[in-house]
Amino acid sequence: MKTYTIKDIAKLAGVSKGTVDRVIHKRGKVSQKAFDAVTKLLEEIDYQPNPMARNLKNNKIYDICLVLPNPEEDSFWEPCILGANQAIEEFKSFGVNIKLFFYSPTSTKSFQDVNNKVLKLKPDAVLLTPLFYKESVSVAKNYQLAGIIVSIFNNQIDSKQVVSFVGQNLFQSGRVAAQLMHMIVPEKSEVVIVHIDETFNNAIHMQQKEKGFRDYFGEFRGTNNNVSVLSVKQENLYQSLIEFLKSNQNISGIFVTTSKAYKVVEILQQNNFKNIKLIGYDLLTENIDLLKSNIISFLIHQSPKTQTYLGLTYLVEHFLFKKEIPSKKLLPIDIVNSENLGSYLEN
Amino acid sequence: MKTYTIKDIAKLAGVSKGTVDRVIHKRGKVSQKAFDAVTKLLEEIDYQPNPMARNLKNNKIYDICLVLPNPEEDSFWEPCILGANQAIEEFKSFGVNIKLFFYSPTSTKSFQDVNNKVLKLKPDAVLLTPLFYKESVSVAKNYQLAGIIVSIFNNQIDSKQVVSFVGQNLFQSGRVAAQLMHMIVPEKSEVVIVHIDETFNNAIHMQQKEKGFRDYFGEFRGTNNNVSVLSVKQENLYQSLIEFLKSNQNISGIFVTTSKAYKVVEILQQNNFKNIKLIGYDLLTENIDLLKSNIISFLIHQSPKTQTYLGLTYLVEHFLFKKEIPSKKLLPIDIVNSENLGSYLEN
DNA sequence: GTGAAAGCGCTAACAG
DNA sequence: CTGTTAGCGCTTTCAC
Repeated sequence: MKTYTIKDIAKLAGVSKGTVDRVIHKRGKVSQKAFDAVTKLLEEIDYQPNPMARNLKNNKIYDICLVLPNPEEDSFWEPCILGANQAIEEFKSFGVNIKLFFYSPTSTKSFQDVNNKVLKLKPDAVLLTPLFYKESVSVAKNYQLAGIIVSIFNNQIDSKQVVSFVGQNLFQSGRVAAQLMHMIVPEKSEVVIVHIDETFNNAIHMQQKEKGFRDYFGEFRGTNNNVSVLSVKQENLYQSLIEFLKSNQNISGIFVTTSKAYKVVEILQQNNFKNIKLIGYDLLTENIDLLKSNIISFLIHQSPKTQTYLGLTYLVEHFLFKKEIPSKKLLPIDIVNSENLGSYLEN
Repeated sequence: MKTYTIKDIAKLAGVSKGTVDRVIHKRGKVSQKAFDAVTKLLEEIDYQPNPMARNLKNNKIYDICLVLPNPEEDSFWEPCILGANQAIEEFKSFGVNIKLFFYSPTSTKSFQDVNNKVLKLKPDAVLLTPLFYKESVSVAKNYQLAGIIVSIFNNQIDSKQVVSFVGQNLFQSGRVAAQLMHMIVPEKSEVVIVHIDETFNNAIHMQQKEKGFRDYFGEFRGTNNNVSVLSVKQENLYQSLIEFLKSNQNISGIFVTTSKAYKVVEILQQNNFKNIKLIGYDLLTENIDLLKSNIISFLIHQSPKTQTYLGLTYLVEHFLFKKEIPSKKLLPIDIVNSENLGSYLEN
C-alpha cells in the first residue's frame, strides 16, 4: 500500500524527475525509449500525483464570480448567499476568492451590465443564473472568448460555452407535484396550474413544470381530474385569480409553479375560499409559515443553497485538484411538508 | 487580497519562521516579546495556514476502517459500499486508505470479533454502525484507549468516546410517516405500526419511529384515527400479520418501521388484502418496484450512502485539513414516492 | 530562546 | 533530449 512519488518512478525507470514530469504532462522532448519506460511504470502502479504538492507550487489566487438576481428583489435567491458563504469560508485558505454580483431579475439591461463588469475583472470562472435566455447565451460567449470558465445553475440554457449546469429536472418536478395533488384532492375534481411571473422571463421554467404536471394527469385522462391553467403577471394576480375562481367553482387544488404560493394564499384567505389544496415551490419564510400550519400542503424544494454551493465547489475543485467538472448535476426533487420541513431547514 | 505566509509574518515581526511556527503551535520556548508581536500580527491579518503545505510535509498514510453489517445478510447496507467507494476514489491520491469490514447483523459475537480484528490493525479512525448497544459502548472504549478516533452512523449510542454521529431524527421521521398516512387513509380508519426484527437489535430504532408516529396521531386523539402496534420477529411475520388483519378488519394503513415493507406486501397480496395503504423505509430494490407501481405509497429515505460518505469525509478532512468534525449531523428526512424516486436514485 | 536549514512532492526554468 | 536546481508554505531538527 505504498504511495509512489515521481522520485520513485524516476529511479525505477532510470531517468530523472524532470523526464518523468515531461512524460506526465506530455511536454514532449522525451526520447521514445524514456517515454515508453516511464509510461509503462505509470500505468503499472496507477500513478496519482499528490494534489497537495501539485497545488502548492501553483501559488495562484483563483477568482470566481457568482452572478445572480438580487435577493432583495426576489427572496428565492437568499439561500444562495448562504451557499456562497459556505464555499467562501471553506476555500478561502486555499487561495480562492469568491465575489458576489447581483442583477435585477426584471431587467435584461442590468443583467448585461453586471456581466460586463464581471468580464472586465477577468476572473478565472463565473457561476451564474441565466435568467434571460438570449442575453445569457451572448454573455457566455463573451466570457469564453476571454478564457473565463462559465457554469450555470437553477436555469438551464443550451450553450456549448457553458461547462456545467446544476439544477433540477423541472418536467419531473411537475409530475411530482401532480402526483401529490392527485393524492390530496377528491376524485374527478378540478385543479389549476397558476403561473405567476413579473416579466415572463421564467417562461421556460414554468412551461416545463406545467408539461410535467399535465403529463401525469394525462395518464388518467377521461376518468379523472380536469386540469386548467391560469397564467398571469404578478400585478394582475389578484383580479385574475378571483375572476377565475368565481367562474370555476369546483377548483379543489392549485399548483403554483413559482415560489409565490403565499401570494395565492393571501388572496384565498381574503376572499374566504376554503378547501382548496395548495402545492408550490421553495422554502421562503412566507411559504414556510403556511406550510407549518398546513395551509400549503406541500412545497417542492429546489435547494438553491445546495445548487450554489455545488456549482462553486465544482469550479474550486477543478482549479485546486484538477477534478473534472460534471456537465450536469440534477438534484433530488425534495417533497417538503410540515413534518420534514425542519430537517431541510437545518441543512 | 494578498494571502500571507509565515515568511511574511516572520519578516513583519522581525523574527524567524521558526519562531512564528512555535507561536502558532504553542510549542513554547518563545520570549514574551516575540510571542506578543507575532500573536498580534496573526490576529490582525487573520492568518490561515495553507492546508496544502501543512499536509505535504506530513507524508503519512491515514488508515480508516469502516465497520458495518454484511450487506449480503441485509441489503439495506448495500448503498454504504457505494458511499465508501466514492470516498475511497476521492481521497486515495491524498494518501487515505479506507478498508471495509462486515459483521453479521444477527450476531453480537461477530460484531465483537470484527472490531477486535480492526483494533489490532490500529487504524487512525473507525466509522461504525453500532447495531448492538452494550457491545458498541465497550468497543468504542477500546478504540479510544488505543488512540483511535470513533465515529458512528445510522444508529446512535450515548458514548463520550464517539466523536461524531451521522444519521436521522427517527422520532421526527415517525411523525413524517404519520402525516403522510393521515393524508392517504380515510377519516377515522385504523392504522397499524408493524415492527419486524430479526433479533430485536433494532429495538431502539423502531421505538423512536413508533413514538413519533403515535405522537403525531396523538394530536388528533378522540376525533380521528386509531393506531395499533404489531411487533414480530421476522420468521413469525406471516402468521402474526394474517391473524392480526383477520381480527382487525378495518385496517386501512400499515406503517412498517424497517426496510422490510416488501415482505408485508407479499403477504397482503398472497392473501388478497386490498385497499391497505403502505408506508415504509429505504430504497431497497424490492421496495422500489412496489413504490413504482404505487403498491407502496411512500418510502422514507434514510440515505445510507450519504451517511457513509459523510461520515468518512468528516474523518478525512479532519486528518488532511484539520477541520473540526461535527459531533452530530442529521440528514433530511426525504419523502419518496414513485415520481421523485428517480431523482434520488441518480444521486 | 532563536534562526538556519533540510525536506515533503511537484513544477518549471535552465544549462548542457 | 535530459538532468539539475530552485522554490511553493510549512514543519521539524539542530546548532548556537
